[in-house]
Amino acid sequence: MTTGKKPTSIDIAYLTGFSQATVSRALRNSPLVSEETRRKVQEVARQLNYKVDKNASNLRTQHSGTLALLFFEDPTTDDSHINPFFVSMLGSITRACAQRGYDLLISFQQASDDWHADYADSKKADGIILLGYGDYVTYCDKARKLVEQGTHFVRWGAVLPDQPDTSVGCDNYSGGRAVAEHLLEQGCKRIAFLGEATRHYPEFFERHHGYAEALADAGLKVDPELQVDAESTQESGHAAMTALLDRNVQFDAVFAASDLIAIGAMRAMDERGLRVPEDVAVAGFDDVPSASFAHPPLTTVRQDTKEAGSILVDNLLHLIHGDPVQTSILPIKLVVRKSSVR
Amino acid sequence: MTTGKKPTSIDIAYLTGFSQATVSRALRNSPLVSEETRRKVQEVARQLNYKVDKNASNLRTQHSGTLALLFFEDPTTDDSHINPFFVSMLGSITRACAQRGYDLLISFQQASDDWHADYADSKKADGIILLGYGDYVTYCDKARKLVEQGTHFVRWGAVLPDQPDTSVGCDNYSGGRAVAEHLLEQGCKRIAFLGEATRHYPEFFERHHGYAEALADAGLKVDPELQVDAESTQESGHAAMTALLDRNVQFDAVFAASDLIAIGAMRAMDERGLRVPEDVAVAGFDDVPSASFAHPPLTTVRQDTKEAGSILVDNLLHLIHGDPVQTSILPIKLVVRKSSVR
DNA sequence: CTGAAAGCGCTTACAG
DNA sequence: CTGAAAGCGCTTACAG
Repeated sequence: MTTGKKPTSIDIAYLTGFSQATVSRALRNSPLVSEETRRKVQEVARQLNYKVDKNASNLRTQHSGTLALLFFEDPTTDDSHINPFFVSMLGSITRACAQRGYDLLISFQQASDDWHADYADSKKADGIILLGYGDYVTYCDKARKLVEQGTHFVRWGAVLPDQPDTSVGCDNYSGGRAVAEHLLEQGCKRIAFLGEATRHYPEFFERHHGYAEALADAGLKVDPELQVDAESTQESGHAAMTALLDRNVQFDAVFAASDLIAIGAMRAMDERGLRVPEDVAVAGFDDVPSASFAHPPLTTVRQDTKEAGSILVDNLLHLIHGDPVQTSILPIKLVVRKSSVR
Repeated sequence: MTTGKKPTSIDIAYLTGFSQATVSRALRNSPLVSEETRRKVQEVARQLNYKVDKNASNLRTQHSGTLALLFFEDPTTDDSHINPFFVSMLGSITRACAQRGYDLLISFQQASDDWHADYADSKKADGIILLGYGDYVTYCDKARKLVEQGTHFVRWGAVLPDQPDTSVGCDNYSGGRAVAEHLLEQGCKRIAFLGEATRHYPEFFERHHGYAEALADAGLKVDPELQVDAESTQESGHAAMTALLDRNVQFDAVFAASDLIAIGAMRAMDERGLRVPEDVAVAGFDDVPSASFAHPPLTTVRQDTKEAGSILVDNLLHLIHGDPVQTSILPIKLVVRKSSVR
């Protein structure tokens, strides 16, 4: 470009001698345009480094070709400690969007605040993906409002019978069950559970549910003394384990509701001189990258984030296009490593 | 909303009895509008859940209130292994954008491909931030093209005398120097360097430069036998250390050009029965979250990602507004942990 | 196959 | 302080 202004389709029309309408058609590969015309127009467009003005075309077509990712985070975490599981999801969502020709807006939010979720209302995005929504009960009110407004959105998280929204989640129940069965097979009898297992955190709740039923099937009962609330951070896992040790109850295994909790708990045990897995077998959930680098490497449940990202985006696009969507539950896979093998 | 259509400023004009122009002014808090009018208009807007159509306002005002983050990654990495240093940068850039009222588009790119950098040309973004551009020499050609086109962009990376673009980087030279001086203080004499130190990777090159001058000042010479190329992944660090060990040269310390390289190298040493720091002192660069959780915890150089994100965004906004920008070099901080202390 | 025209929903001089 | 009008740069019926 020699001038400071960006070229428009009118410039190309002038240069090629066609009307602006024909230029527009040629650029969009409309079949209404002759091969020859298309060629000429596209050639000039290339020379000028012309790009269609998305604001104009979006305004005209009434869709933006963009999705928004609302990423909720714990207010206490700092920049450098974004939950690695969500990082992995972010990667797969970004890729899934790119493959489908959509751009991705991202926004970090505090789950407690009012969300900045007007990307759809302001037409910046055609739909929204929610990741890590915090307290489910609080979330539900907000979700209902979004549904009322006709906002298209999908959530990563537990799939529940009465949910107001569309979600994609992994099979948390089976994951919890698989972990507990594995620990039982290792000969563990007193399996602690670290994580808040209430309807406020339905993923953890379902994992706990699977764990509880596996224990029941083995003729064991769930001892409330062996459960400590924790949210998904190392710090919280460390604190939960410390609290558990201070209770002076016996346990031979720990099922942490997430890998971060497990890693924090292992650090706390290390500080108290407990050996993993000799004294206590440990398992987590998520299979974040650091699980395999933990000492010892951590047994965990893998969620297929690549598949998850694809399905989230596909489901959102279905919603946007008014097609039926089915809520999806993805299979999980138990990954056994040293932390739980005696 | 009872109808399926989103409300427009015309709907509000109709409901309030004002003209559409006045509605627009009232919504934008123009001082030209009376307090009373503003109140009425904004009240109706709230009731309708009206949001200004960004496509229309962006088209009219000719800017988008959006920045784009091009995130280059090694083609070999998978979703779950995004470089944690860049994750930290992503967090701080996202926050910096939000604070300044900008939205952020993100896009993952292969450094080798032609970039999808037309966010600015298509008016989807006012400017672009580049993170992890791969080979600097290859990058320069592309950067020059962007500059020619008048695209506003900033790069995170080395600040070099002849660079075509605007960048923000940390003081890699001082960082390398600080690490080497620290290792020398620990009594190390044969300090290996892991990382490709050429003009293709100027950050590593500068770190190596600081290291080399510190050695020279101590009367030691840089032994090429003690340098192995590596890119910033654990796998590459593992391979580089393996190659170094296969050379059968003596060394008592390793300066890895990044933490990921260091962590991979420590794993390789562990496999060969070498103890850190007793047999070999180790230091990395970046202070990624896993550096403090490594075994042993890793001595490294911290870059202030929070500050970096702010400055990147500020510099880009200056560029966009036509204000002068100065290329910024951020101070670094040596973080000494067990891996290097004997 | 092509062109003239309307219109997407705003913002902002211009006039009063 | 308010309104009528123009115009941002496209896409797409409509007419030929």
